[in-house]
Amino acid sequence: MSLPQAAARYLQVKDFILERIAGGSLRAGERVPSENELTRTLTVSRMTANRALRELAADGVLVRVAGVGTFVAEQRVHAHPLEVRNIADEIRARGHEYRVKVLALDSVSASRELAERCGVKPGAQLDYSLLTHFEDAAPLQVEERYVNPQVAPGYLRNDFSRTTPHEFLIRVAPLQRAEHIVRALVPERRIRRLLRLEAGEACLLIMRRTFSHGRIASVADLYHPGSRYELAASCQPR
Amino acid sequence: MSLPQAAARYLQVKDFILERIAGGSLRAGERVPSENELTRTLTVSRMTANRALRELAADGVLVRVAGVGTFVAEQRVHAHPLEVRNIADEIRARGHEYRVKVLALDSVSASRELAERCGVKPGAQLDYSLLTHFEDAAPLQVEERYVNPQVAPGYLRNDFSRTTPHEFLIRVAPLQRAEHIVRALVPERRIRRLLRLEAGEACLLIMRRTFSHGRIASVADLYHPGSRYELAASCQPR
DNA sequence: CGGGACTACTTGTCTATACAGGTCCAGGGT
DNA sequence: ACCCTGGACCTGTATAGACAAGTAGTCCCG
Repeated sequence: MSLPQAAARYLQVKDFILERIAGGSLRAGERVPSENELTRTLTVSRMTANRALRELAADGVLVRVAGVGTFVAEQRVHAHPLEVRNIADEIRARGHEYRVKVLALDSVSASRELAERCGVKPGAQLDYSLLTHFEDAAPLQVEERYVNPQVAPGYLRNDFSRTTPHEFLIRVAPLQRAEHIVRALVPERRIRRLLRLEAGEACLLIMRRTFSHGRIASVADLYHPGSRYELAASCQPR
Repeated sequence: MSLPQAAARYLQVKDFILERIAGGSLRAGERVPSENELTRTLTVSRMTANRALRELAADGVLVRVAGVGTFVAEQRVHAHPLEVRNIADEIRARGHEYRVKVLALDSVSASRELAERCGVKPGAQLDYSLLTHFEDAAPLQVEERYVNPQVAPGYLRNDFSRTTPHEFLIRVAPLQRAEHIVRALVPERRIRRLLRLEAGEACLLIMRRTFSHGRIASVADLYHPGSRYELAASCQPR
């Protein structure tokens, strides 16, 4: 272990653009520097600038038009898409009492696997929380969450008895996109005990990644008791 | 407007790999040709081969290990729950063989509970089917479906080895809306055996109702093995 | 027999250069 | 007034060459 390896240059170029978008000096629809301009101002080859812009375009952060230029994509920022809901609101909407128990709250160093999921470099600091959300007396969700402090700073300073992680995140990091993977499993013992499940009971795991400013703001594993929770979705074909 | 523009070479390389995966000559976990081998056999530059493999890795098709090689990723099954898709297409898109087994096909009289779910009067006739969909040799979905013949007539006359229920329904009853409820459970014995699950294994149940002409066309319970199936959803708020 | 150096091969990155094709605008000819 | 033609600039792709770093096997030396 020594000198922190300098990040790849194409990653530096991506960060250069992303920081300008996050900082507000590049707004949706505005033009970003062309490959040739980046070549000059950042002293990289055009191929390197090309790769940075191409990957950002593949991620939906930028839009490129041959012969014209590269522009910041219109990000539809929406406080509350149907699929990403606040569990406290859900519970209260059913007329029940919402309560949360904070089991862990910490800053951790990302393992390689975690770093990959969160889109950061291995070893980067991430805010970590482990909460159980209760509906009346029964646990309804175990939420294990990692937050990128670069994208959503101040996560650990929250009082989660008053603000849910979800509320904090939509305030600090406007939600651009969310990815979900849903899985059914019989959980390990730790989760089973937190959800107070019988041995052999199934649980529903929702793995969620939320994006803000083209970067991953937060990664969460949400465990629900299979017997008391279901996911509803309604869709209309376009 | 003719002369089919030759596809970009890096796309040709991607196709070369994808075809070999689809065709079965490259299986999960197996090694794919190195960049240098592709350079020789396909007469492209290493950068072009690199781009092809890198993009396939970004898509999750391949896994690359520096110093070792590039391998076909273990594909975890993915689907988009918010879209209603055809499971046969999904399986074939992964380059696997699709097969279906018809376990029951009948006309039944709706119980009170079923009638409520289907939006018909108790005692009304409903078409019923029970199918198992296979990916190669492994069952991927048990589909238990009730169809309202008033909305989608002729369901029972289908040859389901050639037309999936989904294909029939979208042809006969234009899809207007779909409702999904997703649940995790350890299934009853009947489902467990059809999915060839171990005792105590979890499965993912998707209960789907599709609407056509403002009426419920079909109600389906779709059971998937929890160990081999997951739902993926990406949502962009609009 | 064990360990370390060496080697061959891999991915990962970076650069300079090249050409093709799209877009836009200005300027000149009709 | 209209067209259309060049040039400037953009993205998109392709190549050859280079160096770094990771991995695994071999082979030699102690």
